[in-house]
Amino acid sequence: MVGVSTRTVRHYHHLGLLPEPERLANGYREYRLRDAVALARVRRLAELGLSLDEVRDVLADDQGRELREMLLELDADLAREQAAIADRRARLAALLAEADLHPDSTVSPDMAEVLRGLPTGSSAFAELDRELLTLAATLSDSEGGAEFADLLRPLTEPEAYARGHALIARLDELADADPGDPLVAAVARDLADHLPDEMVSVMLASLDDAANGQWLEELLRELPAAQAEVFRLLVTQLKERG
Amino acid sequence: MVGVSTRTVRHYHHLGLLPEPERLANGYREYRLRDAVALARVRRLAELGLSLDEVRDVLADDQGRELREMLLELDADLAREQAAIADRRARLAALLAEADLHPDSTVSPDMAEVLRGLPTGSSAFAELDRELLTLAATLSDSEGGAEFADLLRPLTEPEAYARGHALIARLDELADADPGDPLVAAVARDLADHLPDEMVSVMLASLDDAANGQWLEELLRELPAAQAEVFRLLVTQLKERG
DNA sequence: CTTGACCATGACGTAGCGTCAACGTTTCTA
DNA sequence: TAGAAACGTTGACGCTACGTCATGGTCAAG
Repeated sequence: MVGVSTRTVRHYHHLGLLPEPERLANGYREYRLRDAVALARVRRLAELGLSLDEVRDVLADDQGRELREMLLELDADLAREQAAIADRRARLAALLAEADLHPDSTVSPDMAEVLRGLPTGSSAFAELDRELLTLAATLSDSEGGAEFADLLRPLTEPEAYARGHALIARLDELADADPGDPLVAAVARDLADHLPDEMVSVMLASLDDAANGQWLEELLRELPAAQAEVFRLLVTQLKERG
Repeated sequence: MVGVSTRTVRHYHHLGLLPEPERLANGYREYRLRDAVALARVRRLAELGLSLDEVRDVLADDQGRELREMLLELDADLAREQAAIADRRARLAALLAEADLHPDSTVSPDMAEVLRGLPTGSSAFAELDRELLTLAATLSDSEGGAEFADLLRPLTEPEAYARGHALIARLDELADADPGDPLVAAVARDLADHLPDEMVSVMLASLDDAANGQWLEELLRELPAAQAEVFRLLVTQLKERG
């Protein structure tokens, strides 16, 4: 009659949502009309989206005004959920449109162009950069890592990035060098002098936060020793200049 | 960086969504930048609403067109969910509006009026009727029991019900009577002659279906023997008339 | 040496039932 | 009248995506 499984009914018995009916001599439960009525009430509330615990509370408080509160709160929940779904569908649509144009890419079209501009394979530094930029691009349209992505976003601007592009070759030359090599200091000075303003401000802002300072250290461990040393020197110089 | 708990990361390792990184000498996992990149991709897909199994499938099929299918299917799911939520909010709003007018009622306003018209307390038959009508009203704006509610809906029409109202007194007189009492046959004939057309058609339609026939027998068991006998006779007569 | 802050594995809890499993009862059928 | 099929009973595990202990090892600071 009510359209639920026997398992569901027993579950409600177990949770105390529904009183157990009389048993027959053989132990079978015998349901009467009022049980169906009670079950239908439970189902109506449950289908509105109340949890079974909430349903129990409402039924226990038999028609207090608590029902109103819960229903209002529930409506607010549903509204939030609706908004979240709309947001997901929007991002999904964007992702689909993008996939139509660049079926091989996992990031946004302009970002993909930047990545294609990087030297591939032979350059270890470019490899790190590629990963870093991919990470930033991936995080930037998710939810959790928004703050981190904000820090790196200026790096994903095509122009800003193109200006720093030529520096990669100089860094790659240091791949196998010794951290004490005089070239290290030279490249660091060059970087400090010619680095685009956006990148400098991003780095300084990043260093202000203790947690980001940690990340920087971790990132440098991915690089050959001499390259890492370049960045340590660079950081020192930039800090001195303010 | 990515904004998830370590527990989540380990969960992804366990599910095979994310490769386990190298271990340090002490057994600690050492994560590198590419792990963060991989994790970010998992999160992006998961936050779009894919299940973790689906995420694994997508990542395994590395950029096949299967991604498109899944995303389209997912979008359809989300659309359905959106519609479902909208529906629930609509019912919820109706319920809230109704509660404002009649804080003590659990059914729709017109139904509440019908119920108030029934004799209360002293009449066992009215009591059964009240439960039956409440059940129908409760089911009618839920989902599962729609078919059953459709059968009983004509009974909830105020006019139709009011016309049958006077018959209740006659039935109540039989509460303690013997099933063989001559009054039983008399009341049954009276009912057959004066029952509103809507109720007759509902009963006949209901009897056509085997499952509903079952329900009728169950319902009759709720009544005193003489009253139940009245309805059995009534059913026989109505069937003969077609 | 202690204290606290990490890391590791393993296991249980969550919501709302679906789905066996193992066994007794009733009803239909040969 | 016996056996099969179709019910009923209780009990327990499965599912999602992790949160939250429990228990124990590791490491840096006071």
